[in-house]
Amino acid sequence: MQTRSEATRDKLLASATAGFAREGYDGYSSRMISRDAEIHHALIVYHFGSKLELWKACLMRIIGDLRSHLVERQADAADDVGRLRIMVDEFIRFNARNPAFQALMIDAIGRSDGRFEWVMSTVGHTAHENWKRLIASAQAAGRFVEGDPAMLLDIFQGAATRMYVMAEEVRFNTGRSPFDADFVEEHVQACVKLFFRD
Amino acid sequence: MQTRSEATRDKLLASATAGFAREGYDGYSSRMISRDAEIHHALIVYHFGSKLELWKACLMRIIGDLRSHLVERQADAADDVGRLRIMVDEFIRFNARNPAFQALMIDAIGRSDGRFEWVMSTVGHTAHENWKRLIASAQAAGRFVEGDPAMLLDIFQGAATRMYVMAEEVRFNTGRSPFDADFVEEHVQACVKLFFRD
DNA sequence: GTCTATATTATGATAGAC
DNA sequence: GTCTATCATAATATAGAC
Repeated sequence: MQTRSEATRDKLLASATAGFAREGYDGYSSRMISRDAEIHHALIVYHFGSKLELWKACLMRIIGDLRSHLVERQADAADDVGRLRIMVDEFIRFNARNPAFQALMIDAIGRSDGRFEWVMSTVGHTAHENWKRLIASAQAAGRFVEGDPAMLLDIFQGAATRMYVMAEEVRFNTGRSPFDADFVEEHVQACVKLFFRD
Repeated sequence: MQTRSEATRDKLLASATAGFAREGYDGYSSRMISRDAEIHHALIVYHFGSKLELWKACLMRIIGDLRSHLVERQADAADDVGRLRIMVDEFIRFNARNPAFQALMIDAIGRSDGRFEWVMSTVGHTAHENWKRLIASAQAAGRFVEGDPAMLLDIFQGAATRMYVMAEEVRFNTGRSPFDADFVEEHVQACVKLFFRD
């Protein structure tokens, strides 16, 4: 059973993650946070110490989720090509389910408040190195498009995430919601077809 | 010869565009704007009416630049495949030279201040329709990857722009700056190879 | 753990001198 | 056209009652 404190923290984390993604860190004030979470604004400081620490907790929760999904689904793969195929598939689906992940990262980048530096020093290079290793391995097996793995990874991550960050633009231009199941399915298939070779 | 007013406006536009891209609309205050432009903060209102109108002017200047570059370079093309090839090439290079374009658009999207709705109602569907038409034409000629043109366009725009928006992440992960000439060249080549067929 | 009340600072914008 | 001085409001955070 959950304590009252844990329930408040969870509610705050969930609604603040959506709020930070929607309005940006600077645009999402303590008053808005507390209104959306239906708590008093003084409780943000009580539970997380500051607005900044709340933001960090929101991002870390998503990154933890992404990691555990990736690790869990990797278990099904027989080789590096299979692992990369699953990584590509799950990375797209995860970003479709959690558009806040990219929104929070992009909102932190370039800012002079040190949030991005904190993210980089906390999560480090491991995910990037793992991606590059799998791409190089799949290329050696002739199953992935040729080229510099780091460059292809950046290209893929843009191809995988931009339409969820820019969901409103997609809706305006095409009338479709990128969060619909059939859209995500088409998106995954298109990316696999673009980057993999059989 | 430029009037004093025009010189102040130009200086404000140039430094505010960089500032809005770096700190976001809400994170970039009137005081920061005036400090970076080396003018008094009351002059923002005098020249542009409000901070919001200044932001709109910054974005419209970039969009105008993009359009004129695209139109100018299109003149060299013989057919739709050539036009699309030039669009792809110039779109990537433009975003590498002007990372503020995507930064401003992403910062506006999803916000409850109406900036994105204003952008969409001002620029409309024309650019999107032109891209789709060229992709469909190049596909009919067997020179572009198969699939829904709208989906492929979203995938391409992500592949083309994310690494400039996330330049700090690229630098952290690879040690390379995506703004270096050789990086942009490799990026263009990789995208052409990925999406075009000969 | 949650609230009221308040401190301090910063915000966008305006009025009016020069 | 640019400045000084100031407005009203909103921000994050704190102290202390309950």
